[in-house]
Amino acid sequence: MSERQSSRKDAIRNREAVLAAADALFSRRASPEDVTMADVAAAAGVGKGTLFRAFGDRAGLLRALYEARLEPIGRAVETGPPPLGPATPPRDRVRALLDALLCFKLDNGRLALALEGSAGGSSPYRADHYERWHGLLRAVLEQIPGLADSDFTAHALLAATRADLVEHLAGEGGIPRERLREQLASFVAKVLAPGPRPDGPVEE
Amino acid sequence: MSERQSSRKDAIRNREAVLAAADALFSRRASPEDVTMADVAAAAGVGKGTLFRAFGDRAGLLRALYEARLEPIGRAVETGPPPLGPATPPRDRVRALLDALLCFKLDNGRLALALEGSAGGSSPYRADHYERWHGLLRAVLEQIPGLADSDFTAHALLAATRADLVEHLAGEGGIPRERLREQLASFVAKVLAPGPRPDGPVEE
DNA sequence: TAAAGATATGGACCGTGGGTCCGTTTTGCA
DNA sequence: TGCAAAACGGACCCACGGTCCATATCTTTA
Repeated sequence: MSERQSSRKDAIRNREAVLAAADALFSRRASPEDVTMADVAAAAGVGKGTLFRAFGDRAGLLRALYEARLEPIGRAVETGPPPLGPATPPRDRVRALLDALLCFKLDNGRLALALEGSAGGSSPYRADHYERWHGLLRAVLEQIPGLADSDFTAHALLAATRADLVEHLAGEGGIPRERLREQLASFVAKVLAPGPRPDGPVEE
Repeated sequence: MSERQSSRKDAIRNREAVLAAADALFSRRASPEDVTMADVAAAAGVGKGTLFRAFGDRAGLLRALYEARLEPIGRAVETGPPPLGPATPPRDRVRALLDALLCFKLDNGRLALALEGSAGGSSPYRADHYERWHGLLRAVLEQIPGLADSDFTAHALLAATRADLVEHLAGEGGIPRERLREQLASFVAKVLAPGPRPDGPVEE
């Protein structure tokens, strides 16, 4: 996808190979923890040194993978049609945003889990992608009149779509995808509901 | 506290020593990850073998510590006066429950972080203490008329008090304790607010 | 109180996995 | 075609969780 203008082409080729191999491994293996860096390197037909030079460390690899997968959604959010794009009324957009995030975690469970779990000391809250989503969500929340604490609210809403929770509910919990989406939607609706006056502007 | 009827008294003494040492270490050191099992053993004046026999593994030690600290709150919830005890009206009790949890994480940040982080493959959602809190919260939510999806709602509310989030907000975020409590309280209030209608439409 | 059996001890030891190092190979440029 | 610069790869390092077992300590019983 992104070429990084690193002059040499073998570097680029290897980077892609690693990305592809890692992607495959993470979706095949049951748990993220039993995909080792050595595994990835071997599967990509590359030495560990190469792998680590390209991505820095385990977290770096995960991050790269994650962002690559998340990128389409990111674009849809920034410059896309409703309900994700910027032309959507705030309430609906928040709903759509969180729904998209939920679906993403449902589809890329293992990977998201690996990333959030690979915290390795530093919380997942310092990650760039988290900051981006939080910032966006907060901005949208701020456009809803009468809704205070948008910063905290954004955090709390995002927390409801954390990978391990989603995995737990969909996996062991056995809650079907659509049911989960409904539940999240209705939770979000409650949070966004206008306090005193009963009206539900759900126009589109 | 709990003696475990393991006949021999040196075992009991050592167990306590380890608990105390670990407790001290986790609150002193910056990050939970740089408290190794060897450290704990050394600080307790005990061999690693002893440590592992007493607690099984790292997660076991963390769990034991966590439960010991959480126990007073647990008792206050089960058989205590309002606002935590069972005599409290549901809405207020939910609020109090989450507030207590938040305060607990604020006070025992490092430890909670260590526990939730020590997932090591299995999500924190399988832990006994999580199930207990979730079960309790769900039960209380169910007493609130017109509030659907109490299972999911309980999860989502608990997610708002996750240790790493709390740590992030209070630590790097620099949000003062009382402000955080207010924000959580107002978030909870929103979720529990009696809607204009018993439940919102879930369009898709 | 002494001996025997049961139980606990502790630290040497092991396997694993992330991350580094550096001699060798590939690439790009002139 | 020659020569740096850049990248390669896998041997190597080390920290850490966890195990093992010869030894020490407790408890029971006679």
